[in-house]
Amino acid sequence: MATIREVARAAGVSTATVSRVFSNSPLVSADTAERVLKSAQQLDYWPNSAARSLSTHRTHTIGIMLPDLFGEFYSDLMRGLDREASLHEYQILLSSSHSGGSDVLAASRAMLGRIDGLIMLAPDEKSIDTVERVRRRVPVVLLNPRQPVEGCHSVEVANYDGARRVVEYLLELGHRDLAFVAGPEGNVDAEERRRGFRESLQVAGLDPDQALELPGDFREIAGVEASTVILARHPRPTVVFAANDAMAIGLQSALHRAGCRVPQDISVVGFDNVAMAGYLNPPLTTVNVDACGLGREAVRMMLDVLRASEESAQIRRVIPAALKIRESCSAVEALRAGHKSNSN
Amino acid sequence: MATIREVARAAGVSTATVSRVFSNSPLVSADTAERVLKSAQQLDYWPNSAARSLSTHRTHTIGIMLPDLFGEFYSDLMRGLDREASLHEYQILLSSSHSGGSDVLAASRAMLGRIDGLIMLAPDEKSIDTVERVRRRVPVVLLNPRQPVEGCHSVEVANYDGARRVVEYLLELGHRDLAFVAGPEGNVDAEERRRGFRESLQVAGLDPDQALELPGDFREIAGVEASTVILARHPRPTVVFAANDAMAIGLQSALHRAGCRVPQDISVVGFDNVAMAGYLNPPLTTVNVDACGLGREAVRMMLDVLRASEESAQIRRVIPAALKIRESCSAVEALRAGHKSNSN
DNA sequence: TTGTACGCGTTATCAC
DNA sequence: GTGATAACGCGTACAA
Repeated sequence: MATIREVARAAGVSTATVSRVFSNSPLVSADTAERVLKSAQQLDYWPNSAARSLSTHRTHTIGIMLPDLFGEFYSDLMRGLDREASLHEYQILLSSSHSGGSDVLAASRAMLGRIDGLIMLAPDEKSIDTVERVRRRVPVVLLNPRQPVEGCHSVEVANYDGARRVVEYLLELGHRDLAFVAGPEGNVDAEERRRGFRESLQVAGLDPDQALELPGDFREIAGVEASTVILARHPRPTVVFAANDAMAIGLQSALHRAGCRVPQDISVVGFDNVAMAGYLNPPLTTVNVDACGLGREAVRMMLDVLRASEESAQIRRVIPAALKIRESCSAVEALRAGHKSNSN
Repeated sequence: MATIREVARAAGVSTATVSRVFSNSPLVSADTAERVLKSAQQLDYWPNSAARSLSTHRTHTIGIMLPDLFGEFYSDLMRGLDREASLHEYQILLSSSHSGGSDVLAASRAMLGRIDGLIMLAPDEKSIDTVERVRRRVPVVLLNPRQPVEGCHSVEVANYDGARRVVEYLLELGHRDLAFVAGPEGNVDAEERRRGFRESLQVAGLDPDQALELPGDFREIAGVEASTVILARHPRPTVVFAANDAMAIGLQSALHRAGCRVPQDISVVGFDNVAMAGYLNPPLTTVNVDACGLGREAVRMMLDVLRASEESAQIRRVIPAALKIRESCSAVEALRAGHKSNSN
């Protein structure tokens, strides 16, 4: 409520001096500083950040733009972004839940003048020109971009690699008849994981089109639904690779209910390594995705850009995705033996 | 980059007119509007929000201040806040991961001038005077406050009620020897749930101090650790009430590993009803906490306050917490029978 | 070391 | 309908 002028008058100094005090400028004597601080406290004064940033062209705020995500990936990502930002005393202006397209443009325009840079997740094709427009005003860091954008740095999760590692592992275990539960269409992570799945089969001399591929949306229920198809299938696939852990969990639960044992009767793999994955029964073999690290890196990259005086070359950083082997997959021979004793 | 002045010059009008066009004022003729819009597009102009809010005293932004939370509660809460905010075209200025105390004061000061109102979670005692200070400048809505604060509305989860319902249900099932895995100290939700647990026992004529109470921190591993104590205990409690689902999950997993069946040998209850709770083995009986609804209500309340011309009476809204009965609890007689046949 | 005065980009109040 | 111009609250050359 009180402005810098009132404080200045109360302390018997100029507004410039008050401003200096609140910017920790060394160009002010100790006792004037004290006097100013005292008046400020009495008036319950604190600088208005909006006015400040209008004048300095600095907001100390990073804009974050996300699509509508659910579950642990979202919270881990946000935690990474948030922690690193507040560690450096930056604030976060968040705009998620947008559906892409003109939405994104409007939202980023509303951020204009209120952010120093923008971190953005998964622009679909339509969002790309929005990105390029935003990029003319503030630096942009892309998360898991579908394709590189001129002048934007990016941080990515090695979805494709992770999926390839899963399939290689399964092939080593002797599996040849794999099923895949896909993620939502249009989702980059989902598509990259699917691509990894298919190309690994191809490389191994198997026909990806022969593999059973079920639709999914990254939610538990999709795994449940997939289970009925899988159980009905003859011959039954020896392993199911779910494009994320949530679906793997739904799947495992449904298989268990149907009396189908994991991994004795069928193997299951997930993707993400959510906190609960290790506590399932059996503990889930999956791919570790460091969503928190993804966010952290994005913020670091942004801060580097903001600190840098000149524009640096486009940087692309990849967060590795390592296989996390637990107990939900068995070798196919063990599985066959299990089948026999089961159908006995 | 281009300012309102440049657009005005290019279009041959005054800045006032440009401003009117971008505020959708009816006081401007169709063809001047068109001319302005064309010039704006050519110059790639868009109003600077910081300058705008300096002048209007409106930011169209809600500040959100959270402690360092983990897991699904956080992501659900954020989703609720975010969705409702963007539904009304409000942005969110987020500052979480703070540890309380002077931190909170600094963070809220940094928001000053950039938010229309502040939604804040779980101020500890120390944060209270910060809240009261912020409250003089912008409206404040409290989430799960430890105690009401003069002039602040609040939205709360019925933690206490939920815990009481759990215990009442367990008593009905015949349980008399209950164990409790607590949440982190200083956490309001944790404390309210614990209070509900203890008072329910008291009301039923049981001594709360006789009940086994184990420490926890809301993470899966705490449930695992609790399991060893519980399994070693003689006589063994017939049911374990974990203060949240994550710990219940760790607990159930560890019990299973130890060869202890749920609910035949021991019953388990959680709190939160996370997405996975229904897919556990056995599906977890828990309390449904609508974190998303909590966030939604908080934003609605804030928007109401912002729309209202006068200050309304202090409103306190409670989000109910309903028991969600699944399969992880059995009647104590069944349990005894199970024990016998087990130790046979 | 301190003060004066202008600029940051916009809206709001008048007058025309 | 439209245009000057004074706020809005602060930072910062420049002068003193």
